[in-house]
Amino acid sequence: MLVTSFEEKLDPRVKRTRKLLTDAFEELVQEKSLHAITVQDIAERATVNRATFYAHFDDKYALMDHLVASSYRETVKNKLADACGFSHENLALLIEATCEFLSRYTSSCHPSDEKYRPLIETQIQAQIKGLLSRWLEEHTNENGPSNIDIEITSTVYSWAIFGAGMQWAQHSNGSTLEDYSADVVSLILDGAPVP
Amino acid sequence: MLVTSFEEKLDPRVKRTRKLLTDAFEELVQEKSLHAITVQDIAERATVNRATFYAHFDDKYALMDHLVASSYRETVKNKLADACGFSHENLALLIEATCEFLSRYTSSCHPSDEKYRPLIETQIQAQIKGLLSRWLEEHTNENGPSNIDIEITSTVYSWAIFGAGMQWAQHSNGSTLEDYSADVVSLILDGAPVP
DNA sequence: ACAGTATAGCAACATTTGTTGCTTTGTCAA
DNA sequence: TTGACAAAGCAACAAATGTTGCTATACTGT
Repeated sequence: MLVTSFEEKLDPRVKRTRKLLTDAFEELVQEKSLHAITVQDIAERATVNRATFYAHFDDKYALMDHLVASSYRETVKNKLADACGFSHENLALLIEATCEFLSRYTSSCHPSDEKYRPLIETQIQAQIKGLLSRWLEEHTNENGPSNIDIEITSTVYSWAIFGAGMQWAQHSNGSTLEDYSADVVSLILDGAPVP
Repeated sequence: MLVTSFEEKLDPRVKRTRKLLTDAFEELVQEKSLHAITVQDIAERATVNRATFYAHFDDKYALMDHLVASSYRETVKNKLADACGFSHENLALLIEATCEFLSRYTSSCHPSDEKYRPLIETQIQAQIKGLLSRWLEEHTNENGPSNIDIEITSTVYSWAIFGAGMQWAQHSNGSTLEDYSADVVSLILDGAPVP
């Protein structure tokens, strides 16, 4: 049910089954909307018994969630490489990565799936929060504890960044991504434009 | 399918059916988890044909969404009354309203429904954004256009506020709601604690 | 009051879902 | 190598879903 996120030593059978399932699913997603895809479809295409599907994922959304999560993780890892620390630059990079990812995801998403997107997307916010937490922890170690709780800060900022990404993905205005992320960073770090 | 949000003059039959459905649903929600509730249940309890349910809502989540949306609208209306304008005070009120609402909602929510919460909750962000937009528009009229797009500002802030509410609802720390909202407001308006 | 129209009820349908008990097969370690 | 164990296959299930074509009923404006 819970797909172990670390690639632990895994029974080769489950490895094989999961690969079959995810491969089949990725194929299907290219072909039709998530809404139109059934667990039947996936199992059939994967040549895996349907009951076995349920041994690995709760439903198709869980599978989608898993794929999106690891894909985003990958995107962030590439863009941020070793970047680690709470700074304008890193925030900008993180925002850009998020915008790019959500943009790609949105355009690969059939309109009929609109309704169920939050189900898959909100875990991205959780990842952002994790990242920010680590950055802030480190930052705190250097400069002494900040006056506002790290928990609150990372939560609020992660949602803000996630939201900025969603906004970009859905109505990317004329501006460049760099300008956009700069605006967002300044909005977040420097505060309100009209306080 | 789309439940008209304004109480337009509606065919009394439609009104009746919707009331029957929502009443039945509200009863059921008290009794078991959303996950465990079926469309069958709802239709049966409402003494409405199941096919008729589908003429009004896509699925049980759409119904839940509808109820949560109007409930939140109500909450905000009460708390903010005529408050209208982009200010520290109003932001604080909005945040408190959101925290209270999400807190109530969370505690009334069976743990087995965790997975599907984003489906219902994210439309709250949309409401917040609408509110902020109006506030900022008005503010702009007074003080000339701000340097950062209202669209971006309202989006980012609305997600930030929504996130703050979620955080409060799930791990309400020891502090009072007033302190919490003050922290969040200052985080949002005054910028990063460690810039 | 009535005719036209919109909505609800009803019954039936093919499908999908989620789960179960049991069997078979693959894996790992002693 | 073999024996214990974990995972996958299989078949069958009751139940829920989403949709359809048709009938009956309630509303609306003229």
